[in-house]
Amino acid sequence: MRISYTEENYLKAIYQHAERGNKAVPTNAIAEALHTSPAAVTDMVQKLHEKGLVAYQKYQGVHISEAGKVHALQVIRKHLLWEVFLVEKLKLGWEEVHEIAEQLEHIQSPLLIQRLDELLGHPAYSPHGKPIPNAQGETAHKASVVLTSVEAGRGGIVVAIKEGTAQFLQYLSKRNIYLGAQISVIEKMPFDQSMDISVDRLPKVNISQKVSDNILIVP
Amino acid sequence: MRISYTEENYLKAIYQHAERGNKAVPTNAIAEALHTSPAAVTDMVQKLHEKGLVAYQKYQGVHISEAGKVHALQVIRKHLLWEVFLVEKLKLGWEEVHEIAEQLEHIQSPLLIQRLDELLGHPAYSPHGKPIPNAQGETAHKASVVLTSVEAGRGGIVVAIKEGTAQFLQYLSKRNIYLGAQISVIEKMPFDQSMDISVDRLPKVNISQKVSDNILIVP
DNA sequence: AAATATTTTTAAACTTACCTAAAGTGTAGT
DNA sequence: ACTACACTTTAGGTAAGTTTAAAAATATTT
Repeated sequence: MRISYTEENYLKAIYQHAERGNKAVPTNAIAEALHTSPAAVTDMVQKLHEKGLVAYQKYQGVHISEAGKVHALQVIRKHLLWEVFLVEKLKLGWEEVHEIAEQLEHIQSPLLIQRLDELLGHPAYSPHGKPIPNAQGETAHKASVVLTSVEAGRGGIVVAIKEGTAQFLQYLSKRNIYLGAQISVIEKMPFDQSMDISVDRLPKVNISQKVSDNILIVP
Repeated sequence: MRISYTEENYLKAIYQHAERGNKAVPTNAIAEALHTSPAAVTDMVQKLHEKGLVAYQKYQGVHISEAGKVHALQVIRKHLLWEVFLVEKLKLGWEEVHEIAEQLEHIQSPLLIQRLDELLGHPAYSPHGKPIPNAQGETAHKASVVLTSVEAGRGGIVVAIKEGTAQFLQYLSKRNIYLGAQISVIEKMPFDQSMDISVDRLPKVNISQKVSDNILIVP
């Protein structure tokens, strides 16, 4: 069964909406995500229902099917792998890559994606810290959180750095912070949102909110 | 002016047909190249004429305009750069890359292409030995020819190797043949189409037709 | 130069994906 | 239980790109 560029975008939007709160996805939510009209969404979800990619009943919203989920996850996988490529290999900025990946995610070639994955060393997280599903659509990895939101006494592993400027990366390396580093939050300073952290059990250092906002960890 | 995916394919087909023999391009030739019907071509070339991308008169075939040529060359540039990427970085086979590049050539992002070009070291030729237009659409480079077709006494610079198997590349390195090597054809053996050549003015070696068929040079 | 063959265009209609406007449905509040 | 109101669907229509079939123009053959 062939799934068009547009259908892929619908599946992705439906899957992503269903991710948080596994209720039925309302027509309007899809329309908003895709910047299209609710009427267009009704047309399309009926088509996707015919194809068995979603379950749809009038006025009851949409549920993604197993087949639909599998396909959506592959599109998401391609999107995230291309984002890693654009940042790591082409040195594009963290903010510039999303819309290019929106185009690249629709390129059809399983072999291409397999080789891209190898070239990048089978990355587990995108530059935005999102876990990348594997070729079977499994995301064994936990979702990442921004370091700023972590409570004192908790911690995790660094999986992504949002800002990729040379200055920031130098700053991080001075403080021994790198992808894979173990960070524990020791104390948070309420008045300026700075925090004391310990990296790899070394003596504590203080980092500003501007810094912790740009570090993503998994608990 | 926005030029659609489909329009780009028409422009490319028209440009490429016009390349050899700068006559008017017949409707049927375009239809055949794009695996579509002649009626669809008539519709589209009328639209492209409106947009000033081609010159078209009923029953008289199509001529590409300056503006059309500029756009076609950018699409071709993107296609060939992606082919280089697929072969050099993702180690895909020479034969596998064309149809993937057909999709990738439509990705819109000047910055992406600029960075890709840098990553690849500003390549002058595609893996198929086609000269790659620069960002201004200029192809300063001569078209390449297959070594088999070169006459005794003539020679040139190696710009592409068709077959990318490990065995073949090892064979070539044993005989000191590499991208950029200077090859002169000393003598051709008519009975088996093998040839004596000299690489970089070193003593002559004999290569079979199977080998010379896979080497492209520019005179 | 006429007759035939080929190429090209027109015409009508289909598909995909979208829109606006109008009508229908569901639900929350009284 | 009824009434608003928000949400959703239907209906009718547009645009891009395509198809088939028939008509028109050009080319080729005799």
